[in-house]
Amino acid sequence: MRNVTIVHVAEKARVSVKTVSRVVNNEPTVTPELRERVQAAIDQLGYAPNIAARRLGGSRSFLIVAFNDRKLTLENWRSDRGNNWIDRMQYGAMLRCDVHGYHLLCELIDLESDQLARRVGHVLSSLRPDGVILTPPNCEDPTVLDALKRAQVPFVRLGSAQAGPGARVRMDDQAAARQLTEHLVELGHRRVGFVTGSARFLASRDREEGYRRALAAAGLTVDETLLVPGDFTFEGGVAAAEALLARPDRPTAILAGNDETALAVMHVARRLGVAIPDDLSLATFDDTPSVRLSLPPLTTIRQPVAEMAAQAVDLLVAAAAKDGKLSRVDHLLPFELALRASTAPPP
Amino acid sequence: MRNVTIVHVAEKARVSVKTVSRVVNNEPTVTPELRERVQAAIDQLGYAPNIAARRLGGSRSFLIVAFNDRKLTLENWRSDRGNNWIDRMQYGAMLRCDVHGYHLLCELIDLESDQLARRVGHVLSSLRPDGVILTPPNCEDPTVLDALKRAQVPFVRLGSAQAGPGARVRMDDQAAARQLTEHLVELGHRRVGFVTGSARFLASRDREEGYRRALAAAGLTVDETLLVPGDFTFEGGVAAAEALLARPDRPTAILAGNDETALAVMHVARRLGVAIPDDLSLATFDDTPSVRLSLPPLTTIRQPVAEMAAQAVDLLVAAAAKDGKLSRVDHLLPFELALRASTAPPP
DNA sequence: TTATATTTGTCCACTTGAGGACAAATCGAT
DNA sequence: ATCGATTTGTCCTCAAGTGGACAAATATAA
Repeated sequence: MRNVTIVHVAEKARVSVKTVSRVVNNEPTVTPELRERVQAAIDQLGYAPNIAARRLGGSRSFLIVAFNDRKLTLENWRSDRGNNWIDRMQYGAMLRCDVHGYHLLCELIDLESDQLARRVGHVLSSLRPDGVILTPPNCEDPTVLDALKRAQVPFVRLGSAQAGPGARVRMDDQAAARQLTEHLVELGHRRVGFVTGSARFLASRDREEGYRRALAAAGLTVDETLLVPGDFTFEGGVAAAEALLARPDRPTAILAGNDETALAVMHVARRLGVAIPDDLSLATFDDTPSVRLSLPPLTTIRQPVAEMAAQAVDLLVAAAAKDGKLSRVDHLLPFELALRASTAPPP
Repeated sequence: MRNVTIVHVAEKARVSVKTVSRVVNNEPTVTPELRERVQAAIDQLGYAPNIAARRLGGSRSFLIVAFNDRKLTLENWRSDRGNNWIDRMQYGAMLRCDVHGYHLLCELIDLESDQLARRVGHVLSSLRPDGVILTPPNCEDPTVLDALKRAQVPFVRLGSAQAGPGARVRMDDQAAARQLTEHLVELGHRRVGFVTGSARFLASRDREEGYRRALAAAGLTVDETLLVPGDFTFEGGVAAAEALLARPDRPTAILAGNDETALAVMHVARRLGVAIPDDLSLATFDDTPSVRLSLPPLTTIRQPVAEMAAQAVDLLVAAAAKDGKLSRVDHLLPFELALRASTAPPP
């Protein structure tokens, strides 16, 4: 099959190449009849503009690159601990790219490689994408961010709790924690413990603030001794859970900083003979497969990762269509509360 | 930062553009000294050839497209039943693409869409990739295969048990079944049941053949009544398991056609009070997360998906480097036997 | 009818490399 | 020094579009 080019379309529709280009690029100065005629020719020939030529001649490449972390990608299917972040991001981004006539290129990078800057630079320089999407933990890596700035390519950081360059799309951690806490309060819990996340992550502070506000809104005073610092690891979670559950006045519900922490709490609870949810309600953040499959499955907050990626694509495409400049926005998206068997009224 | 082009490199290395091109494309007629000088200039400038220009002028695009099934992708992270095929494929393909200086583009397609042929055609026509990778179930879809043939793009079908056009890379199902069966025989089992897979899939036949050969090799005669047809569904597995486990001379071990079937066998065994692995050993194929997390975790065959994808990339790149023609090969790859707690000596 | 606005076409430059033909330079061996 | 082989350079075309300037054609309004 010979390659169908814009010239063939022009001949078939009996218009100039320029007009076909105008139709393809949705320029407004084309009458509906002509547009229709050209579109018909395009459809009949199955024409799709060559992206390489478009990139070379024009100012857009119709490509978006997503940089994913190599290790995380591997863990995603090797262990059961992955939270499917990357899959969900990709899914959302791909669907949206499709709508815009864009294509998504996924590239793995290794944050620990000494070739990191070079690798990122090469990818950008050879593909010249219209935009880049960064997933955690890449979105906070200074080397990566620096390479992107140098290449002057617009980028969106997904799910990053840190302020910084580029646009940002994430969920509202504070509101999530608040809603989770409210759920427990509504069930009748009055003593709600909180194994906080690592203080290094800003999201942890947001979550703590949400927890406090929910209690305050319910007219409950915050018992500071029920706030135990965790660090997102299983070990940290175990220590924190022991501190909370060994008390004679132990809480009737616990909020865990993340799923890993929650699994640690479950572990300790089982050891101490504390039944979930009969003796203790447990809620957490992230919704990894592990907490869907655990016994009981855990009530948790699900991040709208696919939706976040879709918005990122929209932002980048809009910027490319305009002047290639991406305004420094910070989108907050609503999350989803997954109610499962781990939360119930207090004993 | 100005775009670095081949001209800049040529100037810096004080050679002609042609020579830089020769170095970049690894042509043999360049002396080592000169090659080194050019490479130094490339490194210092951080030059990477513009892929669009390369595509337009030359005969290669340095792009490989992977068509994944939309539904499967979604299920992969929505439910826990996904077998991570797509993730593993992508990981293996990406790493290999990186080595060859290629880039991987993942595209979702919907086999049930009436726009399927058009969509595939558009992607191929606008990207003009050097090759395509198909994952199940796309690799057996006639519409997709037809569109690929029309575009005359080389493609590799991964994990397809069906003969057909294009190259094929898969695992040896027969050897896998054989090894799984041998494992059970070595544990001392003499009565090994087999809930076969759906007869519509050639892989099922291969697996059955492997099972027979293993028994024959061990000097055991095959009891045909221990071969019960399954259909890869949970319901089919339940019926088959009931047939096998209700017998007074029930087998001491069961081979399940796939993980879904295995979970069904577990379900029935638990209901009947048959303990695994004490009363019954259970082994299966696919290694989905579900069977890693089940109680007990199941002995299973893990397909070398990442490795398969890597080989697919190698094949496509080699074809592109040569004449763009892909020989119709059929690679069989070794699999991995994951021994877990579900198999033990007979009671 | 003329003036004005809008749509469409013409023409050309430009993008960044590949690839081929062939000349020029360099090298080594006789 | 001469021949032949190898390496490097010159020069040109080509890929398939975009984008801009501007002219021509057409439609609309005064």
